[in-house]
Amino acid sequence: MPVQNAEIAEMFDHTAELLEIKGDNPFRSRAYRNAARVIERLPKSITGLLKAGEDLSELPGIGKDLAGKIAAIVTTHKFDVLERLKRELPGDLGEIAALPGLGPKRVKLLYDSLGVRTLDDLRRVIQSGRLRDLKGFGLKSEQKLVAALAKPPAERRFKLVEAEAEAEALLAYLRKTKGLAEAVVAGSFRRRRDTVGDLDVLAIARNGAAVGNRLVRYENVAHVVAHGPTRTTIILRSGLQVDLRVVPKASYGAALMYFTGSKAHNIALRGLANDHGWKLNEYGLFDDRRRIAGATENEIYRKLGLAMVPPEMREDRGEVALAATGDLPKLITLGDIRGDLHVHSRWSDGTASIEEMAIAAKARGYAYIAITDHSKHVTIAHGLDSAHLARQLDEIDRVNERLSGFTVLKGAEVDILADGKLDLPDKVLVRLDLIVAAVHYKFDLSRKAQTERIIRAITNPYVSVIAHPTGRLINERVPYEVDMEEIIAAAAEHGCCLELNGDPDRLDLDDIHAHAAKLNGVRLAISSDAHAIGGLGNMRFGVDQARRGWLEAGEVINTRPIAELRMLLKRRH
DNA sequence: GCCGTTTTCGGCCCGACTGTTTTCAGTCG
Repeated sequence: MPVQNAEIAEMFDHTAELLEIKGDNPFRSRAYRNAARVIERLPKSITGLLKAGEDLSELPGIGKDLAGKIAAIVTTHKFDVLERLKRELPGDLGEIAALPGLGPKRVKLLYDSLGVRTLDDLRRVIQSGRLRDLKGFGLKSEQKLVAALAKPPAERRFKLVEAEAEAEALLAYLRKTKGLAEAVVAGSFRRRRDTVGDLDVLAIARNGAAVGNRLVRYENVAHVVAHGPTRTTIILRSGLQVDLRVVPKASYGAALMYFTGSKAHNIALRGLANDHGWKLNEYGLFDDRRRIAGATENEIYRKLGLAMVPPEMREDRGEVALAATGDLPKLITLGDIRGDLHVHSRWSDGTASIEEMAIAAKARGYAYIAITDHSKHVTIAHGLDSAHLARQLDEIDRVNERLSGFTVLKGAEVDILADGKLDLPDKVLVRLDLIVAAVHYKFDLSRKAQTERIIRAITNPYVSVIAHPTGRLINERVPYEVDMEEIIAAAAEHGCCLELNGDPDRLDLDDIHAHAAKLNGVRLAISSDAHAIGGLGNMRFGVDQARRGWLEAGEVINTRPIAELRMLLKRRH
């Protein structure tokens, strides 16, 4: 089993953590963390890159030294630096450092003076009263730790759609604050990440304390973590953390940028400001003490010699360099979408008729949809057999006769059987405009078998799109084991599209894989997978993730007019 | 440990809040 990128990233993160606790050069541990981020989001496997003879030190944040260390890890499956650190600092210090209020310095102090190596050690020194006598610790620290040890915070990120519901209610409440000019959610929410760790709320008001005071009185607050004049942190009953920051109007752009992040993007911009001899913080861009920009994001980017970077791209994945040369991609927007290619009806497990779905799609400004009900293998969803599907095609003809300026395409979401064959015979498939193929069972095949299974479907000339290619359900089901690099390569070779499923529980492909598909010339279909009229609205989540993958309209097939789309689909069979 | 139009050394983003202290270090984002 070759070493996965995520394993190398994990080793580097762990190394960084132990280096911090040890008190090593902080920039060295930052280098490990940076490298971990670079490796983790790499669209290709490190093992594959090495096999192809690529020079890893070409990657940003990875120099000669780390390149050598990575090569050694791939060979030995071990990282000697980390092994040494673990021997030097035994126990589970990472677990201790994860507790609120405990960082590397205090973990080291606990380790050196009280011999705390595990959570149980920590419990013991609290019980014996030795903790509160330690310099820098007191009653408050002790109480905080007792609470945290009793009920470890659920380390979970919220689906974007869940965060949206919380955000809307909270903003509506905060906007009633007297003297508040603006309140928005920044952070990963604004960058439209598929999951959100906390809500970063930015407000403009003369009297910052008034907004914070209102926030702590919000009915859904479970716990106030911190509460100052310009910054307040609370935990909602749902467990979602909210960080509120209030700034004056002149700083709005700078604060929005700062609070939108990502942290890595901010650090890159601050470095650029430094190059000019300026300073960038959440209050503005400063030449000495004079603010030279700050009211809008646009003006700050411009001063730094950059084009405005869309929030979805602010991940320090090369966007700063592109913004400097004016080569940012023109990201796809919801308005570019002309149709939806994965839609269910009452014929299988949907709740609306074909005509109702078509009319709702037309009302959204679309020119077409494809009805893609399940095939027979998915019995739980009342999948269609050949005869049933044939009757559905007649029904689609009738609906098309009644509609003007709109087309219902004949499709099916056909099951990919365990051996990679399709669940419906070719003589039926040939009558369809498009086939979306998907895995719905036997998620536990080996990586090799699962990859071969899907590639077999890709090579089938009738298959236009592979639906939700990794099968993940966010926070519920991990992706099945599959070699996405090989799948993308096969899709590129056979001209098969991959789906970016906009169902907020799926968002599959994710941003990284969508970007990898783009780099390999694979076209995507962004689809809602709607099972009801309201589900057509999932499209916007799909577009969000496509933007995070740097996709442009031309790389997404359902931005094409119907005639062009038909040409693209026909080319395969 | 990385990086370079300040290039092989000497930098590396910046500020708010807390707790424990009595002027600030540590943590956090």
